[in-house]
Amino acid sequence: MKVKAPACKDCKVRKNSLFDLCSPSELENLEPGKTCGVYTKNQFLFHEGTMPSGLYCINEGLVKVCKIGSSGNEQILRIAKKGEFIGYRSLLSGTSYNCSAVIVDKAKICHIPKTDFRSLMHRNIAFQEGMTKMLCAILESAENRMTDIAYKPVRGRIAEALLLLNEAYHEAGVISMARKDLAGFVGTVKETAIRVISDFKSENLVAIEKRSIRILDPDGLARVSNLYD
Amino acid sequence: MKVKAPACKDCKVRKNSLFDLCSPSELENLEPGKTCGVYTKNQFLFHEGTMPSGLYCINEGLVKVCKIGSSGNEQILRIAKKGEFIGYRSLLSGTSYNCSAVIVDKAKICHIPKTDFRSLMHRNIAFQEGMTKMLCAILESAENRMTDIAYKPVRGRIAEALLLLNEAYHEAGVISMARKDLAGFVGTVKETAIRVISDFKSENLVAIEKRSIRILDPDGLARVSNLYD
DNA sequence: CGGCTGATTGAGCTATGTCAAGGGCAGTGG
DNA sequence: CCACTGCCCTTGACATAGCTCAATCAGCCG
Repeated sequence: MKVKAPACKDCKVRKNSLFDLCSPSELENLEPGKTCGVYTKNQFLFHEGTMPSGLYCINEGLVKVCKIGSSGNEQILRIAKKGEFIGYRSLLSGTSYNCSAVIVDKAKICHIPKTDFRSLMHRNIAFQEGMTKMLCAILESAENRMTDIAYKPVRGRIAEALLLLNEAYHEAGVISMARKDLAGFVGTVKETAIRVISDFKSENLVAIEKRSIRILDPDGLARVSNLYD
Repeated sequence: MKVKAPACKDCKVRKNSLFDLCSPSELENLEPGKTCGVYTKNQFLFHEGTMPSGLYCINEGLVKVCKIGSSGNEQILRIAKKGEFIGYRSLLSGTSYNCSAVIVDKAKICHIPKTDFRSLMHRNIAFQEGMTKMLCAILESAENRMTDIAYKPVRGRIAEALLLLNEAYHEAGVISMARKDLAGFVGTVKETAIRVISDFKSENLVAIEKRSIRILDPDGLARVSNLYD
């Protein structure tokens, strides 16, 4: 559903985003082309294999960037939250999306057309360098996760993931994510994830509330995560 | 060991590298600061945690970019060959190396000081965009490998890796890589890698010559690799 | 109340990791 | 040139983390 887009210059998540590197007039230039949509849980923002039409910026909510692995398992590449961009990689490389973006929680997301993004990139060096640095950071985290998935046991990966998700769900105070998604995030299956979380519960590291997970002992989880490093 | 650096403009691997996007005069500008070294097997080009002093460009040989995972296992993030750059990510993000680079085969490698690289980036937009696209491509491959390691069985990953390495070892015609490295590349241990390769041998997919691996049936390997997709 | 979706638990299996031993090739020194 | 040494490859036996399949349970909605 389309809604009125908040002006970038007044946007409260701008300080979390690279748009903070832009001047007021540059932000003004984005307004005419910008659109904004409200999405519901499990809705696709875009599908693997399609071509990008522009850049998405999350105003509210959580989005999982994922792809389908062997035997249909879904691997979550990253979880993006408020202020973060989605879909820039294909945009920069000029290729089709190599992954899909799906709404985890109800979300409000702005869209900047490709041409506006391109011209901003050319005009504003700081923004362009910021994009590059972001790309580098994402690459670094992808490489770390690759090594983790290869050699770190599920127990450690789940502990790590919970701590990371705790930030994304900071406002709510609890992590309300489907077990299947949690499993996809650390590269395992639902049942294994459930068992590990259940272990954490009996060790008083977390509590289960309804279906949500509350972190009780971050240090303990960190210790579990680092046990295998 | 330092050796005389070949001039970039006459370099035979330039067409494989992003320097192909540079003008003759831009290449000339690199000459004064450029150095070139010959390295032997297992020598470190740089260590995880140190700061980059410039960009490396492979003139000859193979280099593994790797990091140490849980319980001391080495994960190979990528294998770089002739014409490819190494160490650009930390250079672009201004951070320390988050991985190490180690020579696989005897190699000859040029080094461009950070400042020269920076000024080239600013002066030549095509080169700068080329760097960005390269970063995107590396990120995409890292994400694919993450999903593979998470859900694709070792057998499929080794088949895939052999096909990929076959390109890197194209000249030699055989893949002469230590089993431990091969294992590190697909995220498993030496013994498992050996067993799978030994299976491939009995299925006539590969042949073992001395310690090297010769691909006999690329299509067969591709089928094995895709079996699990 | 019935049906649905997602969480949980159990039982059993298998791929893969671990540990240990042997074998062969390559380089070194006499 | 030969013997020595050490590294790497290879193989076997064994242990187990984590996957699969299947059944049950707990909310939730119409």
